[in-house]
Amino acid sequence: MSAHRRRSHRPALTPFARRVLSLLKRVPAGRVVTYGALAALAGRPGAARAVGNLMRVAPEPGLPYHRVIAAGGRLGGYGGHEAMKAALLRREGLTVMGGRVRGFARVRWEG
DNA sequence: GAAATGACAGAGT
DNA sequence: GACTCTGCCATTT
Repeated sequence: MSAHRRRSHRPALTPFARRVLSLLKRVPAGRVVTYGALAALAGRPGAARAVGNLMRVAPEPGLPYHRVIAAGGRLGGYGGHEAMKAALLRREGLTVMGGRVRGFARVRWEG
């Protein structure tokens, strides 16, 4: 196999990563989705942690990474800037208190 | 290819 | 309800 397609010097996304990112694009403002749910929707239930890693790397710009939160409505991480994550979510109309998204069950994106 | 990594989840204290 | 511990997974080293 030769080195065709030398479009970029960046590594290509894995199929799993592409599925997750593709799903994330569909999460509307004012709604949130959990790491675990994204993993499951991507066809890899149980890979919540792997999704977290992907969010940490955030390969593709312009995606609503702040809408991905932890189970039970907990905020989860944001590269050490959780306050910013909360601010972004509030800007979209959500209420964040004590590291939790209020009414999580009602704003959660199901796919 | 084994070991390490970490924006998780769930059960147990 | 806050904390701790254990299991899980894709990716990277």
